[in-house]
Amino acid sequence: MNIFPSDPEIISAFRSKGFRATSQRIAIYRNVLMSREHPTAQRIYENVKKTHPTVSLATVYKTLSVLRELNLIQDLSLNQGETRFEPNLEPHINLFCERCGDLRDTSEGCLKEIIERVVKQAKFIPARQSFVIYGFCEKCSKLN
Amino acid sequence: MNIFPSDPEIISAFRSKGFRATSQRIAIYRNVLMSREHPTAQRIYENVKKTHPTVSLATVYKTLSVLRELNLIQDLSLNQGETRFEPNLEPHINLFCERCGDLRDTSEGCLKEIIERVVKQAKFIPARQSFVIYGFCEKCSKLN
DNA sequence: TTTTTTGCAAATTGTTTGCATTTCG
DNA sequence: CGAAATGCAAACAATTTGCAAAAAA
Repeated sequence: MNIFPSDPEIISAFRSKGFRATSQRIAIYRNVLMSREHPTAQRIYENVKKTHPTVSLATVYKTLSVLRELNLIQDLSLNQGETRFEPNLEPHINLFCERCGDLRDTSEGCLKEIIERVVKQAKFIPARQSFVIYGFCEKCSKLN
Repeated sequence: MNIFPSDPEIISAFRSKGFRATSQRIAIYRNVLMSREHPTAQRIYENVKKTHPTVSLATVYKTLSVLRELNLIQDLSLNQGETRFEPNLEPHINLFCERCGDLRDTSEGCLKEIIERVVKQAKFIPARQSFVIYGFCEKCSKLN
């Protein structure tokens, strides 16, 4: 399910809607794609800086906004002020550990049907969704 | 399902964990309970000010934090910087209209089972969850 | 009367904006 | 070359904090 797009594919994704494919943008998108940790903007900034030392946090935010507009990523606002970014737009459940901050995807087959049923009944036009379970991950629940 | 607690019940809820039951706190909790709109902190502040003209936004935030600690409410961080508060802690789906801001609860029977299955498999200890579908409500989807 | 809470203002955090300079196409 | 994006710094918005005065138990 996660076959990473090649550079040319990323470049045409940007250009398809009139955005330029700068090396910063490619690096930022690639970083969100490859990190399974659902990074924050700050974290993406730190990671990208390793290869693009002059990149600014403002560019990271602007690029994340472009990627959202292109429907390539979505953001998850977790209670606690943390915003995390993920490239997985399919209905799925995220498990968020409130102790260590780990945020993990789970695959869950029947969410799609539930969503369809609910929006149909409410005559709601869905664009995307987020399902987060807060608690403690296996590791952290063993401590203490 | 939504039988509102009486004042004495609210008062003992606060006192049960050593918090004082001030009139501001009661008014704030009552406001979250009665608003079906899932208000923001700012909105709660405006509402409560009608009966408690001297209340401050800081007190609203502090009280919301106490209520969360008492497990009487939870907050929903919607992408977009908006934080909304709701007293419904049961697993359910929220429909958020990105045009008018309407946020509505839906009842959905089988969420509980899905959550149980997922957390069991991941050995995750769940505390609470949020499931939000973003899109356009019936009214707004008809405009334009 | 003791301890907690309030309400004000200042501080903090995450994010956005304006603009001159640089880069892409 | 011309339009769009970068990177800096300043601006913003939502939330939190510190503390003297007020209220609850």
